[in-house]
Amino acid sequence: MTTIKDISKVAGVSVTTVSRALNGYSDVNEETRKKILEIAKQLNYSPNTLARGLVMKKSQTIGLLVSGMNRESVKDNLTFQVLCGINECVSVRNYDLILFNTDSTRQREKTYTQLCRERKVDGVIIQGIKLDDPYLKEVMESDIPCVLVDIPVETNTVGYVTTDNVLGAKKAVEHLIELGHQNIAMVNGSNQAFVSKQRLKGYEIALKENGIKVKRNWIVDGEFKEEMAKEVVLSLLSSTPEITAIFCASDLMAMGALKACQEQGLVVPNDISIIGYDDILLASYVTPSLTTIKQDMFEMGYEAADLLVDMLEGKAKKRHRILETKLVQRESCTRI
Amino acid sequence: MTTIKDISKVAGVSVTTVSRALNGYSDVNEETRKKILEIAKQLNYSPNTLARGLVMKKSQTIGLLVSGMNRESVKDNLTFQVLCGINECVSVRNYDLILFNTDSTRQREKTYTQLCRERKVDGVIIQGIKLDDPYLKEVMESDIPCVLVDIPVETNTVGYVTTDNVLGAKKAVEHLIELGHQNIAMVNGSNQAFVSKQRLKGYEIALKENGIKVKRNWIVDGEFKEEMAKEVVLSLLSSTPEITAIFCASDLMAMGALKACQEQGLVVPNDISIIGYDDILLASYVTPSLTTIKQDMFEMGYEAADLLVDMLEGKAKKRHRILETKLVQRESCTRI
DNA sequence: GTGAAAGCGCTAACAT
DNA sequence: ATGTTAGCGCTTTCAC
Repeated sequence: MTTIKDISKVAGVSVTTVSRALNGYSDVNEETRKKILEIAKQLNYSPNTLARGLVMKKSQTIGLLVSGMNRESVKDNLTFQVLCGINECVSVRNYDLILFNTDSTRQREKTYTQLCRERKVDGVIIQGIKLDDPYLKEVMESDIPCVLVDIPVETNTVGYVTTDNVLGAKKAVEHLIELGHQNIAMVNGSNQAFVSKQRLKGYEIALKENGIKVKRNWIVDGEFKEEMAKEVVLSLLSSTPEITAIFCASDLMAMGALKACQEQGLVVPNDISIIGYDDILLASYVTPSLTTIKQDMFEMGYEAADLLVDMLEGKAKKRHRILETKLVQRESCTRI
Repeated sequence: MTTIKDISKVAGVSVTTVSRALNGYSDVNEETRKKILEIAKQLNYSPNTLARGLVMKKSQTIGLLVSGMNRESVKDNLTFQVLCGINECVSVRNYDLILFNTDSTRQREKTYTQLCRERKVDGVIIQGIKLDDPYLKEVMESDIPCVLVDIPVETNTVGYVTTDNVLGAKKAVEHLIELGHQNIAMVNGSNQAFVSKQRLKGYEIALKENGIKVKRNWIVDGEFKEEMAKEVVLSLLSSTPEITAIFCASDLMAMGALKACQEQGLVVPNDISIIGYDDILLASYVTPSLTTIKQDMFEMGYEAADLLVDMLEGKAKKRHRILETKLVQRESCTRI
């Protein structure tokens, strides 16, 4: 393995000069620089990032803490899309990505801070974390620059990227109301998820603004799972047959709701309208295809990485970015 | 940041002893070890992996070279599944993962070997690479331990994980033959993809073994893309209306074929049978749902990582692993 | 414009 | 069982 020492020998200069030349410092003779660059190329030199990181105390590396990379999480590739976005941005801005695992059997063996310090990552992006996750507390207390996806925490070192979930949910419910619906139920996700709280808020606002009373027992929890959503919708349908539309806090749950309706012999959208959230890939493939609120997860990832690097480089004016959502009309909703 | 030096001071021993104690060497007094461990905990010590990597010349890190992490690759989450599998295994076996980007704008700025050497990765997993990719040649010439997903290259330092694609394709075509089909076309992927060559072989073998003649003009190329497959199937249908079944080398292309048939007013499977390959998530959601050859990409990733770590630790008996495929019968094929 | 020297945090001979 | 010492490859004062 070639080192700067090797280069310095061949070039007949000191390692200092080699280092400076290679790093583009100005105080080095153009002749010398040229020669050094030449030799480095010939010797097929690549810098040792470990050594550099050791002395500079930073590694040009961003840590990635992702939950939802297990065998079960195949159905919604939201996580993957976020990953792709991060990957794209990070490579443009010349960082590498190191993947920390959070949901294996070895989980929680190391704390968040340990993970980061050991690897000397410059910053971290966290995705798929719940509000009650112990990591979250650590994040807020630590001084490691960090960007959260879909959790609005802002401190001196922590920022976040999210969509306007209140507005998104509001759009969904307003769409149903415009179609003439008044009896609108909601299948929410986890009550420990930030987005759930927000979407519930949007649901309530939309109803109130339109003079419709919010009924507590029309709001059920599907844990963001297809099967669970199916269950709760089944019981919802039997207990409150007067509902004509359901707003689901995720497409996956909307698919569960779809199944529940079909099982009850209800035709969607003729008998009952269903609107989802996310616009996952499957949304356009299920029958009937799902009307939904689209969020661009690729962009979410991209912006998260972009914000973090901005923060690292002291270019971030504000430490949060809010992305837009969009109503996508398909077949699962109709005028009453 | 606490270092072993800090610990050594507090404990009143040398850094060597601290190092040895922390790394579980046997030649250290139990009393001393206990005290050191205690102090390390109190001081909230975490080791600096950069420093360790620098001296040990290895980093307990596995590099990941993935193509297909861009905005377009959202439809088949095969890549993601492989990633999840790798991630799972790697964390069990106590390595971290570093993600190298290969298809950004900055692509090819650095060579494969540079990427690896700079980061001092112990080994690499490569996924989604084509046979004519310049990286591949480099891999074979380099001495960095490497496992390839779906490319059968084996050297002293390179191994691979794949499925038996010949057998898989054979299963698919035999299934069609059993259903009474004789006029079976094939939509293949890229001729620079290893799996394509194999699947073509399986197709030909199945036909020959059943006394059916292989017709060159019944074999078309869809570039593994849905749109492209639709195009070529459209022209196939008009030029050779006698075909009763199509074997597609991927589910995505099978979906394209499906669309082509529908556009031509053909009912699948009544008028024509279609069988895919992969068993992607969408396969069970399109209408009609796709009969296909399932490969378990999560396992593929898991085994790739497992094999690599075995190689790194000198435990690998053989440097390749072949996984099984399975026929999944759904609605897109029927008896003639 | 260039070099000598120190040091980042750690491991590993080689003593003792 | 423990300490001394050197050194991994790099950057960075400080001096010339």
